[in-house]
Amino acid sequence: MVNTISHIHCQNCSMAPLCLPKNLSEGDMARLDTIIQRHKPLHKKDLLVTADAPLRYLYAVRSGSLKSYTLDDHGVEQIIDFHLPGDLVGFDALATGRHRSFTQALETTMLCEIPLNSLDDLSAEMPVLRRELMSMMSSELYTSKQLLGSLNNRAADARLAHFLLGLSQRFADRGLSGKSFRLSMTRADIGNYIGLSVETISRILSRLQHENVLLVENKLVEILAMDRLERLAG
Amino acid sequence: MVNTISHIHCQNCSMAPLCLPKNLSEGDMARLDTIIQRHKPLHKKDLLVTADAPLRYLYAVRSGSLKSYTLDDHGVEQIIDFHLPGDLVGFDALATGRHRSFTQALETTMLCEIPLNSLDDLSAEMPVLRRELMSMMSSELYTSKQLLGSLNNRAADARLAHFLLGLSQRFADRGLSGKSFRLSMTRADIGNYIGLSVETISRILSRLQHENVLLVENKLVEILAMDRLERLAG
DNA sequence: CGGAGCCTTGATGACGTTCAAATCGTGTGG
DNA sequence: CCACACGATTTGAACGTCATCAAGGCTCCG
Repeated sequence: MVNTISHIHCQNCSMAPLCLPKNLSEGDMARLDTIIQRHKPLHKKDLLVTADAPLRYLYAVRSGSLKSYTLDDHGVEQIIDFHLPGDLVGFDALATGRHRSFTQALETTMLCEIPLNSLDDLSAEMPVLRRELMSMMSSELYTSKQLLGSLNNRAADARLAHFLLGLSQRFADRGLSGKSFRLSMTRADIGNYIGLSVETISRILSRLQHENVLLVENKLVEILAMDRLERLAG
Repeated sequence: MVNTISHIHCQNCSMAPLCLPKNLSEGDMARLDTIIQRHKPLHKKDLLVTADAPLRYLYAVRSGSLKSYTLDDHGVEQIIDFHLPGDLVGFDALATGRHRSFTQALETTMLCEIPLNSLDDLSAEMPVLRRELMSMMSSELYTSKQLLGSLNNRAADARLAHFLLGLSQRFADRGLSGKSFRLSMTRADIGNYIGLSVETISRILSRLQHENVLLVENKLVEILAMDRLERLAG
């Protein structure tokens, strides 16, 4: 399952159907491929981008995962996103030309690097690419607003259920199991993201395990009763 | 202060510095202007777009205000956005080509209608317009994610303070008073949006009034102590 | 094998929801 | 123009949920 390091191209990348090139013709994909570079692998806790750093590249996740977060006035971390393979990192920086958040690897992570200037040039010539970029931002926008609504008004177990189902769906989209997966982030990260304390996350996971909705073993989660989890998420 | 109805053009629209044309040259603005149409005025409670309806136009708010919301499985309204003059409505629909939410006028509202096909064509030829579109989406994305973080982990009064400061800033950006403004949405709308009950909104407004941070008279709000409100928002 | 970070579990209390009722404001129709 | 009715807002009281504090156990790596 390991990709050969030597030659990474969109044409043979397993994430292509989810990633920027997903709707491009072969010719267009080849053109996009010429501007894309490899990024050196990140290890757990390595920073990919730092808030305030000038935006030069968008990054596409090839494997692994990352979290994006901001620091509030008191220096407290505030997680705003988790990134999985196929995701693009950097959209929120387009407006100012500088990154607005930190992005850190949660595990060993491989990335592609897309120079922004070249991407802009290409998008003038390739309508499909242009629309794809817009489309990906639009999706992210919708997801983000939806999340705001879904989380704000719901009880703790509904929030966590919603979070797990979201992950499940994203894994399934990537051709992985949506029923059984590994949480690369800590319980504290999850709590920070969905607005609950670590203890509450832990307690709810335990309870859902007791109720045979989930099977939880450390970082590994198996969804035993998808229907009940969905009902919980409301 | 009333705009003449007969001829509305970007070139003489007071919202242009905030809206899509904000960074365009005169020539480019004139080209954009040719594709923009007027939309008939909406009255309070009129729907601008319905979820699932095909996306044909982006809308720019000229005056008035709107709310966007989705309906959850139980038919419960979930507000995801408030739109003020200069805002563009419809970005979240670009991905699917269909609107994903309802958008309803909160008061009498005037809009411009921007046909999506023409906009796409123009953006191929006008790099500045293309980047402006991306930039506006990026801003909205950042705001949305930031909001998620800011709201999720904070106490009720911090949430409301954050909401009021956000509105204040947006009014100020539009050349209106950031200290004294009218809430076109109901308390219930605010509560829905920031995840609190109507009663809590009302109580906190009363308390902030007692503490001389705000002056509240029905829909009218005056910020008396901006610094204390900011400290509250954390 | 040791240690640090991560996770779990229990007890307590504060904050915000919910339920209830009264008042206020707005818009409508007579 | 006024009266009325409905929706919006305010305020009070009781309850429940989740954060916080505290302590112990587990896991993963060096």
